[in-house]
Amino acid sequence: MEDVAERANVSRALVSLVINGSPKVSEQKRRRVLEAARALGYRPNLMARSLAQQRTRIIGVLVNDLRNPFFAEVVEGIETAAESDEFGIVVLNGRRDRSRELSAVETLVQLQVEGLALVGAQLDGGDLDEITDIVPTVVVASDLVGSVDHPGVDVIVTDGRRGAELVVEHLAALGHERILHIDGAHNASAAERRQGYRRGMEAAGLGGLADVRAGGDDEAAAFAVIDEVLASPAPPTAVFAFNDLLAAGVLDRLDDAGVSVPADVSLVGFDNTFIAALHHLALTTVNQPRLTMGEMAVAALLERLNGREEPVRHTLEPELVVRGTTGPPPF
Amino acid sequence: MEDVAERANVSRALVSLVINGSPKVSEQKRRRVLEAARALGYRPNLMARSLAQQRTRIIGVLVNDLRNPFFAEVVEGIETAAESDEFGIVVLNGRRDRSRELSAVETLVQLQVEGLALVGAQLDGGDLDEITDIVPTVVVASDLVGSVDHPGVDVIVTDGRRGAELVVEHLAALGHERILHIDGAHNASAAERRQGYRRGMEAAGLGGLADVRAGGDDEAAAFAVIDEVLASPAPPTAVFAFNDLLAAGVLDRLDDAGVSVPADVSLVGFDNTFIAALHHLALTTVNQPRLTMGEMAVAALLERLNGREEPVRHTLEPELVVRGTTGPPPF
DNA sequence: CCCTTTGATTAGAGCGCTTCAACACTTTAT
DNA sequence: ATAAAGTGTTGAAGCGCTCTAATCAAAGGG
Repeated sequence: MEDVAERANVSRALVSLVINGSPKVSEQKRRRVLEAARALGYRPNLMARSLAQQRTRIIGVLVNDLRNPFFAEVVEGIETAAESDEFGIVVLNGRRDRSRELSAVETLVQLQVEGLALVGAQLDGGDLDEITDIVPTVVVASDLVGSVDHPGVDVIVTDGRRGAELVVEHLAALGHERILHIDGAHNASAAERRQGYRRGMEAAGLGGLADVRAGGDDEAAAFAVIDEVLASPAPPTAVFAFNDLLAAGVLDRLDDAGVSVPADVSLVGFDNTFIAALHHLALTTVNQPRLTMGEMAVAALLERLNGREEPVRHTLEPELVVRGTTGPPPF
Repeated sequence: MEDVAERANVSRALVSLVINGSPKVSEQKRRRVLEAARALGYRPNLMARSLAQQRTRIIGVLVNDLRNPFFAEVVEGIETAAESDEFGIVVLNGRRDRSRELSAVETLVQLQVEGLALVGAQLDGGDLDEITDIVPTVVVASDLVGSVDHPGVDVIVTDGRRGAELVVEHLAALGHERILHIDGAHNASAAERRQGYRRGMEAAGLGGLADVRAGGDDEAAAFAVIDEVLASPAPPTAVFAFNDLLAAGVLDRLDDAGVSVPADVSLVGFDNTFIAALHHLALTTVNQPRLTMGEMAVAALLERLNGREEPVRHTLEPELVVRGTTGPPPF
């Protein structure tokens, strides 16, 4: 910057003004500075700028698992929204590991991000205690255990309970009774969907048949469970999986076992990722408005930055998408 | 930091030493400082630190499309490797848009990243002219047009030409002759695979039947092409798609049209993403060692940082993965 | 013709940290 | 006892930028 100033015969301060597009610079000098900058290949140092300006215009994003297309799309929503508000984003990947999530959050805070979006994070309220009064935080696509105590956290979720209920209603209406739920284990939104499933079963008069087994969040987690239930005396006629990835794993395993879907067993996923839409899977699933969620997350953060104090919680409506993996039970 | 120093009755310099784990600090003061830091909830400012230290320990990653699981996995490879070398990564998403890629690179450079990994980027040599002598750059999973001129750029690729040849060989061996290639359009690795396809066709004595049509990099791009070729007088008996996502789109469209795979038409993808492995698709495809690619990318950058001057190019071997979407042509 | 106003430019302090040279002690060698 | 060497600690400069307040130049008003 020094060099640019010298070459253009102006002060460093003026270079700064030009770079930041201040209106109070004469056309002549502006041109001189820009030319000098180009000639020298000058690039402002973002670190120095942020330090001096005491702001970064960066939103930190922590995402549970980048390989899951669902999260990737939420992140795209966030990025799009942030971009239009002149914010950048820094994405860190928790890779389904809570301790990594914790250190990622720490890194983001130290990076001085102005807002924190936790996408599908497994962290709980306690983990965020100190964080939230340093930086506005929004939890997206997963609910925070103990968020009740957290006036500093906004939440953007699809109503997982309702989504699960929709699934059970649909299956029950088709005549299914032994409906198994393979849950998301430690996954943050698992509890909610589990609860919805249970309520749905109760409501359908199938409370006694409710059966929840520990799954996970990807295909592999499904295998053991499927092997187990297929060997049981009264295997389920329908399976409701925690998410599409898990459902895909279930589908594979059922296939291996020669069980046909939906003739023998019906199957439902969650998230409505593009995988579910593939004709060869044609997975019945529950849609979450990913892009909208991302946008709302950014909006919530910006409101906080503009002074809002009270927490906000947006619960979006899930939508059942019926495709080819659900049908009436056999005989 | 000032506050911490005061509370611990030491100088700011000493606090810095403690935070950075310097060995030449007495146990007593170290404890005092750490306690003061904890009590005050002190968090070092990464921006300030980087500025003072003149290094960031950050590798910038530009990725073509986060929604494509292939890229997501390469990024995971990069992240893992970077982590073990005490580097952080910042991921920016080009979203299949070249101008966005360009500005993302600019952002990363201004962020003072110490290395730049371009994953599947569409940028060409010219775009990187200024960049490469500022920051070590490695191009991953796509080849740089005009990289010959770029002694500042390392390249980590799977041999796309060879991969495409393997595909054609496989299909030709099954008896196919009218093999269509739907390419990746502007996608960076498209040219190479196209070339491999052409060579493969020549080698199989099918040069006259070579047919390449412009595709893209996701499902949607496939639709128009499929409609078109199905309506032609002599439709292909095999389709080789640029990547798995595209292949999935082809599969869907063939399905719509009542064409069965592989009985009527054989289909091959590229990348061997988890999608291809789903039993209901069982897509024959070409594997690329994603994690390895990510790791090698980081290794290349570190070598540069350690003074290597000559460019390096690692070409990994692709591997044909035969699944259920390929078989002999009809009659 | 001097004083005020307006507009363009600049000096310099400060952002939160690191680091080097200097300093105050201890310890060891002589 | 004293010099030399080693430990632990600190003051202060500096990283590349921004931004306030001060300065300067030109223009307008009386």
